[in-house]
Amino acid sequence: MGSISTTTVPTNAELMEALAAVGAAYFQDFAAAAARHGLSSSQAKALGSVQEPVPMRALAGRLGCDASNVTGIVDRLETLGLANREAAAGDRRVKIVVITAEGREILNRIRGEMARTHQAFEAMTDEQRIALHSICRQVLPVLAGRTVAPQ
Amino acid sequence: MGSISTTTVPTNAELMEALAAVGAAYFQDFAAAAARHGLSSSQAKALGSVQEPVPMRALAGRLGCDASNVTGIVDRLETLGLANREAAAGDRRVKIVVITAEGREILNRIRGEMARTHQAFEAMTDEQRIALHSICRQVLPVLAGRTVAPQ
DNA sequence: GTCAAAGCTTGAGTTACTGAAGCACTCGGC
DNA sequence: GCCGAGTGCTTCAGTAACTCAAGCTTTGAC
Repeated sequence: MGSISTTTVPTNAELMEALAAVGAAYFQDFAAAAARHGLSSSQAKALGSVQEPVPMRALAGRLGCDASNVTGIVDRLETLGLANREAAAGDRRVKIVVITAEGREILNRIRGEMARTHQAFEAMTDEQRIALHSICRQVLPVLAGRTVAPQ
Repeated sequence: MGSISTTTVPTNAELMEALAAVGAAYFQDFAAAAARHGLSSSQAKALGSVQEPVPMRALAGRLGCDASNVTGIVDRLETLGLANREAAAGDRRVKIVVITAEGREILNRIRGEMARTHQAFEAMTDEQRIALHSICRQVLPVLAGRTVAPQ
């Protein structure tokens, strides 16, 4: 490892402040891009969570909200033609949310139109990209509550 | 800086996926801690945005939502005794939101209780902390739309 | 003084979200 | 085969978040 040079190690509070600011800005970029396509941020977030088919219950887990809430969100996605409910083979209680081709296209378009996020990426060096990616992957299991079993 | 070793540079899509996952997990940790103190995530986010006094209009800008929305959020914070509206000297149209001592205490308590976030910080080396902090500070102006005029 | 514009609130209407029932289905045991 | 506990989804209140369109007060320029 190289020199830490003159830079001092940031405190937890400083890191938290910086992370929160970046997170909020990223989210606003996301919400704005989604709104341009007539989607609320909840709907767009749900769409991004069903790139592979997911049961309603599991989707609620991913979104961190109550299952009854997901009913309404998926209702609206279905009305818009962006996702469908399919019966699960083997358990007729379960309904599986499946993204449609149109849903996938809109999702890609939204991600492509997050201009500020892309600008931010372009402002980073290769070393920074590698560092950020590796930090994210290392930290995610802890942050998401899967303290053990790192695949 | 040292060697990039075998690690390859992540694509924009990979970075975006990783960032989104970390952002979502961070937000859930935040929302859960706020809920333990009877605050919604919007209320807690607003509370964190008024550490210094802020006019209603500017607060709407920080939260990325309509000004009329802020009226309701601040109403509830005021009912809870966590913030107050004060008249601005010099312009009687403006109302300035000021956090109370109790508000500040609850905010600190929420931040202190974000257990998973703190765990994630503790799992990082000093080099990683420095790198993350520096990347965040560098990227924030771009991501927040202040492309020119740093600080 | 007048008038456009800015800052905040109110009102109507939709979405997001929670908690408590409720219905349909599964699976274990008897 | 049937009964009962448990699971998955929906429905139904009820509240909060959010937007848009008016509305009111104040400001500042002319």
